Amino acid sequence: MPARPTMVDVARHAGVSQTTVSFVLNGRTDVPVAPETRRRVLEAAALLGYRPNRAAQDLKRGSSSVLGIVSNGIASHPFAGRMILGIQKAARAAGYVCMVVDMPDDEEGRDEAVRSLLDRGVAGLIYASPATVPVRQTETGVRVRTVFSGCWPENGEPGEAVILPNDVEGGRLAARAALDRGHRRIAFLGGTYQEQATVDRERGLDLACAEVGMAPEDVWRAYGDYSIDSGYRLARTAMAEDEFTALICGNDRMALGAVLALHELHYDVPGRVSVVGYDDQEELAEEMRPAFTTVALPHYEMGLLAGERLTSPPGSPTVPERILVPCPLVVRASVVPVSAPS
Amino acid sequence: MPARPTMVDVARHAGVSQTTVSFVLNGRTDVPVAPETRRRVLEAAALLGYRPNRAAQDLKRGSSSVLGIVSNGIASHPFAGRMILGIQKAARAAGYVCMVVDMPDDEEGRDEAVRSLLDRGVAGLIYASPATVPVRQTETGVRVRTVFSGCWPENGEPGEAVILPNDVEGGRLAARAALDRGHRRIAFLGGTYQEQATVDRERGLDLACAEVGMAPEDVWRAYGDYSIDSGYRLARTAMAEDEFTALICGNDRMALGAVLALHELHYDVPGRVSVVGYDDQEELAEEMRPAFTTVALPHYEMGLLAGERLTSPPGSPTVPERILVPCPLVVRASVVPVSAPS
DNA sequence: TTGAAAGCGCTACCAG
DNA sequence: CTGGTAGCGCTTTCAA
Repeated sequence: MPARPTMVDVARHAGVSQTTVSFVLNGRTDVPVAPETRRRVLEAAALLGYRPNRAAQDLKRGSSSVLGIVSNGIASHPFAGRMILGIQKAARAAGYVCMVVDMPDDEEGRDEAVRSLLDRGVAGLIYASPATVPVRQTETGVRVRTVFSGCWPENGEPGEAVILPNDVEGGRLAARAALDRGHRRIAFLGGTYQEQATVDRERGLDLACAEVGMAPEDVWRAYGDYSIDSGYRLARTAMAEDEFTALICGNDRMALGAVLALHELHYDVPGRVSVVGYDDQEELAEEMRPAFTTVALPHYEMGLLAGERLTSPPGSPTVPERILVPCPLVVRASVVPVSAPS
Repeated sequence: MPARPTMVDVARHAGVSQTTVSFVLNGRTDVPVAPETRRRVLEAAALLGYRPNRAAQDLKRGSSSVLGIVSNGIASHPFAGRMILGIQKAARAAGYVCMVVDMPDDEEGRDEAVRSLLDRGVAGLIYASPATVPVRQTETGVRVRTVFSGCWPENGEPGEAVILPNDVEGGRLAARAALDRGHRRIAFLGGTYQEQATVDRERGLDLACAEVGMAPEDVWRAYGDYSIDSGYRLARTAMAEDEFTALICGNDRMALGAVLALHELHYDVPGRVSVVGYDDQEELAEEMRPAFTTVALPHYEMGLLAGERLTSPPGSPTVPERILVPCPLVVRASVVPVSAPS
């Protein structure tokens, strides 16, 4: 197995100087190269299977073709992958590649992780999080292009952009999914109390109520922690409280918990009680019985946006942008028109 | 925001040559340096916040401190993250960092993705997959250390190691979870027919049967596709067939589907029917009602092993190793002793 | 139209 | 003990 051929090898093979090889391979139009020479170079390169050493290119150019992703919980979250996939899509299109480090829990480890990225001279940093939370930004001491996807800096500048899901709108859509089908005895099984996502989605609920002329106070509310288990407990509590016909859940996992509880209580879903989820979680929402009517978290798009931002020329936008990505409603089977009161 | 200081800057500040700075900072013991000089260098480095440029180091050394991860479905799979986390853990410990590319579906895109990693001079390649499947290895033309985690090469050499979960043993454990609690009317709701994981887990089931003196043929069997939905359908079919007291499912998602079906059929879980899952899926198995008794897929450990392999000195093992990582049984609430026959 | 030469930031050899 | 010097593989003046 031979070592990788270098530009010098190609030059030697083509009988030209290394400089010329560089010109040809970089397709520089400002430097005229004789067609015959160009052909020879291309041929030699192809023959040897030459591929430029990106590390060397980057070093010389003083710029880099690597994006650094600082991930907050790449593990366990099925979403994290989708966001990284979006980033990669943009990266690949621009000839970039991604380095990923997971944010360790301790502050020191996290700073070190970010620095390890900087030490490799990444072109930019993306703080990526599947949950909408504040993150501590590492003081780098050097200017590096930064964008936040799914999170925002609790300290320091917000970089070039903060990309967040439009959870208010998503919450509104989730509520409307039930409201529009005639449901008025509604319980809101929120996620973790006072977390940004929870607050936003609940605000959307209030908006939706106002839109259909229902008093927001008439919605029963309780909070869990986005786990299946908390959905289960909250649903039991709710149904003991009143004969709700629709449960609006903090996320799909809580919706799943709610379904489990409803089954135990012998309520048919969606026949007797409709359930709306949130997240459109991969391998869950669509596969459920009944399949969840839910709101999709646009992680892929968020990642795409973040990646595009950092791979596009430094450009003009000096004022950090705050981008709210739409969360579309996905209508499936878990919400049906309210049945006539028995 | 100043540019990153280089070694020359440190040297100037300390009033020594750049060479000396290199010696000191690399802590080379073979080259004696006067304590006073060393102190001055260290001081200057600290003052300037100097950090070596890894890209330059790697270029010079001709070796690299980056691991390339070729991920098969980093998206959607909650596991992928755990495996990458394991790889990262090993990587960090050795001063490495990871570049991740997701394997595109088309062959061409995939080869290009792998090459883009090689172009950056990664120290090694890890083909990582959350599902036990064969992958097409890219012909690189150059020798690069490779290990497979959760997959194996369907073409070419198996690299240094192929790391797989011990699904036979896992399947055995899953079956024993039911068998040991007296269950004998058992249905096996397998995953995708003839997929490696399915085959192995079923083999484990046969082993377990033999151990407790039950005829393997006495276990009812059917296959789905590892989705919630298929678990649901298979469970309905099974229960229409016979009065099973335990359902051994292909994975936790199928187990979830089975629970849903059982609820609909008004069978109490686990009171009337026990359910055993597989995967110990994050945010699912533990949060379920009842929490799943399941078998843990050791993705983190597999990643760790893969990472350690590639960050350890080239070493001796020339013969590719086949490593089977144990899948421990996690006992929770979804399996209980069989109730006295009514 | 082509090539010699100077580095990017770093390591490592060898002379002093 | 310390520092000059030669590169790693590449881009980019500047001359020929």
